[in-house]
Amino acid sequence: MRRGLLPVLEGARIAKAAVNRPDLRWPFPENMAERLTGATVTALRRRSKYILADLDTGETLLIHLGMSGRMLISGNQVGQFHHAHPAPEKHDHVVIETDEGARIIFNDARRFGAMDLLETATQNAHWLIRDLGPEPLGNAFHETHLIAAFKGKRSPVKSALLDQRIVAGLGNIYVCEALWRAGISPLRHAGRIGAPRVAALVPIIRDVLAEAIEAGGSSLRDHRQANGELGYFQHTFRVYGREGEACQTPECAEKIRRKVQSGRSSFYCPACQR
DNA sequence: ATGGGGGCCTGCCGGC
DNA sequence: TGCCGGCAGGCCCCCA
Repeated sequence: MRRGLLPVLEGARIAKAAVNRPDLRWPFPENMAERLTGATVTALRRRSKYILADLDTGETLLIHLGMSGRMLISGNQVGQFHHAHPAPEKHDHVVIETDEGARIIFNDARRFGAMDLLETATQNAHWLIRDLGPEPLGNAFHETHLIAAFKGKRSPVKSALLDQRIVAGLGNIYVCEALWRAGISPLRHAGRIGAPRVAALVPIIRDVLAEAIEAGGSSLRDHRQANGELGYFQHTFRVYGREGEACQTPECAEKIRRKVQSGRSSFYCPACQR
């Protein structure tokens, strides 16, 4: 999503911001529309699943898509052809227009998403940011870190990898996919996986994410990439959403199972994953 | 202190 | 056709 927004938002001035309801998951900050209007986006960054847009006002706009959030871009796009603005839709909660004629619509049916304005200088102390673990694609996420984080942990490895304090940014799909590639059962307690197998998870997690980003995201159902086109990583899922299908490991005769763990579906091969 | 489950919302799909 | 249950990419909060 950051990559999709980059050409229209970074360096652009927000000419107009329309806020169509008082809240998403939490109330919007006071006077959000006024505080956005006239601001120039100096940098567009990402931390975990949050988009962070630094403004020249000293504030940073934080955006989270939750489960069903989408960003739709229309109008002038730098280096691209012109897209007509779409007709307004139900759940278009925030609409931002730039000086250069681009329109960005935040649409979120379930409203699990979020937006907030942070003081840029102290953004890392924000309650949504401060406890996040290392970025999985960054240098701070390494074998030693994951081994230490798993040590003594009683929770299933599935829950541990979804814990944003251990590693930031993994969701249900990518944890399922990484565990299948690593041959680790989602049910296994994190603290009872041998160090070499934990270490092997690190490059696997990086691979899964890098491939997903390259393919443009997962894009299930109504979730779209920032440019409005469907992503393709969903076609490469090996286990997620494949309950009852044959395991894709060569020679493996098992079928993929689904099991609910702390309220989330885990998909896994009972033969390949131990 | 840690871990599991509930809850927040709406929409869609399949079964009856 | 309509109704109902189940399910969905996340994550805070409460309780044991």
